[in-house]
Amino acid sequence: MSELPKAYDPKQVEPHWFEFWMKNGIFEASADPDDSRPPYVVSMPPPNVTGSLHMGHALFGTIQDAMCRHKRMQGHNVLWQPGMDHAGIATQTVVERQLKRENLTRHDLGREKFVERIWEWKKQSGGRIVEQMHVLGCSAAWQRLKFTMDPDLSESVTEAFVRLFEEGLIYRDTRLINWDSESQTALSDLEVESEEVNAELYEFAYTVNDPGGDSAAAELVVATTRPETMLGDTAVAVHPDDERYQHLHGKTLVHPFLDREVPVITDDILVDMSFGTGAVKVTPAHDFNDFATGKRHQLEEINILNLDGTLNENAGEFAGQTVKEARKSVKRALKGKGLERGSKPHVIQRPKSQRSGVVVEPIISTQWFVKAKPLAEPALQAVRDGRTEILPAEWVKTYEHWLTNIQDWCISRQLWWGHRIPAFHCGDCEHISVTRERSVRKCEKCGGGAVTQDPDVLDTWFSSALWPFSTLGWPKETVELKRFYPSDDMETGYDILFFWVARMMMMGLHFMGEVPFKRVLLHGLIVDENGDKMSKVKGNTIDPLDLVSGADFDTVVSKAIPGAPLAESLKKFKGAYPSVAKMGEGFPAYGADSMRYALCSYSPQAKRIALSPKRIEGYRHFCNKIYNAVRYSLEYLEGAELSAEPPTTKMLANQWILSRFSSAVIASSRGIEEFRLDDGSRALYHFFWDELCDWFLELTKPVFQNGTDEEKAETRNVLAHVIEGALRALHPYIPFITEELWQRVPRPKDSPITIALAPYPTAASGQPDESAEHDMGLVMGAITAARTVRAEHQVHPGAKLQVRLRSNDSKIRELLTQEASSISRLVKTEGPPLIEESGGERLPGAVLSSAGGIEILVMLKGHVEGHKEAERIERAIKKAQKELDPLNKRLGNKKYLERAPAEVIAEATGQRDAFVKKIEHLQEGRKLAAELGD
RNA sequence: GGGCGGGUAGCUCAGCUGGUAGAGCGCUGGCUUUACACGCCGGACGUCGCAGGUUCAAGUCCUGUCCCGCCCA
Repeated sequence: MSELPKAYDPKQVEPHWFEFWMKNGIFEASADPDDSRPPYVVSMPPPNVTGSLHMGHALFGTIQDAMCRHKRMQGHNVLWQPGMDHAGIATQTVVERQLKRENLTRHDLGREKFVERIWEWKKQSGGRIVEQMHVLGCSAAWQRLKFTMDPDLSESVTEAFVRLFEEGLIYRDTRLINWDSESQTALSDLEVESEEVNAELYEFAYTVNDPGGDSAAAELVVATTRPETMLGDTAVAVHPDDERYQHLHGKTLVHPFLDREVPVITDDILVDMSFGTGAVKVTPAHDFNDFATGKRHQLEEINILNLDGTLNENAGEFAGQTVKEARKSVKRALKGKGLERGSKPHVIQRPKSQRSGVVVEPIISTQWFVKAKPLAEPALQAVRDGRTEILPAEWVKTYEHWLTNIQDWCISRQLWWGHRIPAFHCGDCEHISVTRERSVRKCEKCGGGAVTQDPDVLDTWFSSALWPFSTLGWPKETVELKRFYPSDDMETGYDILFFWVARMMMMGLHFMGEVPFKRVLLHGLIVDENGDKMSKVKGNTIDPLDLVSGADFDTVVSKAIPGAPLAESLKKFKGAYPSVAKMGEGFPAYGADSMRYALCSYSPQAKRIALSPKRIEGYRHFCNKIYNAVRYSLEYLEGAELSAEPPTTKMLANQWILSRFSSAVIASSRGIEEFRLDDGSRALYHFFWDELCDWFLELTKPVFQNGTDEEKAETRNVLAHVIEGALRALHPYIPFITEELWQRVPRPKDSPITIALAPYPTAASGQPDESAEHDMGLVMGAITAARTVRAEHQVHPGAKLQVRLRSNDSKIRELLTQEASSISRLVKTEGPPLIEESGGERLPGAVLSSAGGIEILVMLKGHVEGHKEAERIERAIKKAQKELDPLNKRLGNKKYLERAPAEVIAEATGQRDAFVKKIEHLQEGRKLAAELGD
């Protein structure tokens, strides 16, 4: 009857719905003042304009979409603000690489032309990621898409900079900073990663000027992991209490290569007597600890590096060499002079640029800084007093620790792509004016005309920090700003808690006087099945779109490691995903829904999300299950009457499923609201599959086939109600398949054109009913017990058997009588089961089982041998006894009976009685087994 | 060195304010039972890292300890 194909194919369904939603504008937030719906606002973390979709995007896209769809269905005016980040260094690098292929550098083009070129690139291939997010079904307000370099957002950046400068919170200073010699720019502390490497601790000697008579005192041996920095040494420090070096206090040393004396100083902060030789060379211009030491002792700071990472003229004969080369040649030269004193292996933390990967060199340079402490304080306070809540809560400590120990933020970058710093330098009087004006002709101080704009641009994260309000039009007082600030939830990966979240908190509080969001929700990092972070180096990246649309492994792997031999890459890839190893030629098209459900199913407190394609496959099966459940239902739903309220019911199965539906919906909503989408999705999965499909749908079959008209009508209405409601409940997680099916099933009269705007089910969409759940539990228990007997005796599933059910409780007998046709159907009985009082006649050839106080007799004569049944009984008794023993032990404990709460004792007592009864029944079964014969 | 998180079924993980362990996958027995083999009906599998302690009762609280990961110095 149904024209639907037998198996669900996401490819046939997913592509066209997104267009439908967009066309009908259902994702757009309303700024209309007459719209009284409460707003719900989430700012999407803006992906890099250079990026293409990776699993991290898929993860936040899914989570945030589920939250937004849920709220939209609950009647909120949802603004999910999408955007893109200009990603300073990353983008500049991409275009520079293109130029390189044309044998050009950005300097050949000049700044203006180069920036133009980047815009051109952006127009053509930037932001592909936005379309990719459509494939996932992300219901953001795409009409409001923002880019950090848009004119209005650039204005926000200038405004923020000028205000902070005027307030003394932005300043310019010359100090030691982190220098990326590849990208040729300063970096903030956060952009420097340290990696552990095996290096050497190299020792060499400085000779002492005028040592006096003692020849052993003629030299001072220092240890270092960076020998080349000795060219910038301006002191050697020893501990003031160090006995070994008392005689050297106040002396100077001879620099072996440069015409300079190096003083011996004493410093108990820098020097650890037990480390190395206890003497530390001090290079104030190239080491953070040494820099501080230099300040304490007024040491000269000698810069030995050019900005491109080569040594400058201060390095004397070594000038022009790279750091790497200089390290070798300095060592060689020291050896030549007989000053080398040995080396041993040493593990060091080497600073590395997060962007270019090169070793970061500390150098002294003039840069712009944000004074962090005054901004951090309110951000700390807001979390402490609960105006912003961080989930999972264990991140609060990390947040506090960072903000408490925060350093000033270096925000200037020596790049061409980004927001240019609104500062103008006067060539005549050196005055710097910071202004909102785009250009300045005359110096505001001396009136001179030699004014040039600061060449530097701002750290990308500076503009991102303004995101929750810059996207709404700030500093203009727009309707949007009033309506949608502060936002509700900020959902992102924990790895940018400092980079982004904390800075948004600081800026939001500072400029808006209010927290930028009420909750911070942090998810984990997606890793491979071995727990390794996804990276091109490891070759374990997966393009989410390959999971959605399917891809052969050659394609998958060529993306994971571009340019490498396929066989080798494939080996790496399969090593990273053992479950994939058996998957044949590639990924089938799982569909966006399946991937989304899988991504929702991971707990947010897991720091690592070990993505397994196998798991996605499991959820594709779930989608197929949903599809087929609807396919089945459609045959019987014609003429169903639906409304928001559940139908009135007399039949147990109907009451039961409505009750279960209530619980499932409550759990789903709570899960989404509490940032436990794993709980929410699991509840619905379990409801739909284990309860709705495995039991309820099966129970509708006998009704639709043999029920009275009245029974059929009631069952039809309940089925229609629950199916339609379940689709709505599932929609936030799996938008495509639910829309597709929802459009086919009967719906309440005044339903909207899309499920995305239909109301999310509530507890009242079902009908909580404890008594129905209890009764149904008894019936299900009896059915399962009977089925177990059949299966254990390997009775053919098609064979019909006589069954008797016995109970001393007249109410239970009544229940069983009432449900006889259900039981008959699900157990496959021959005729209806006979319902009797316990202790009736012994039935030769019957097997006895027990559940919930009901004795279940299954007539097996002719189907089974007696010794098999005897074995089964012994197994069952043993198992029951194993459960009974600890209960007996507990209930025999006087103290337990005295101190445990009454309901706990009652429960235990109940359990014990049930097991005792069960064992009695089983023992009775022994006798019956004997009569089965062999 | 400091901080945080984790060690639960073969694998990946869930388990809230203590009441005596769950899911998916995998494994396994039987099934073309007219929605679904992307399926159905059954089954097996854990002394919850280790050692103490608190408690009538401890994956759950406390202390110590060993491993693993991440972050910050």
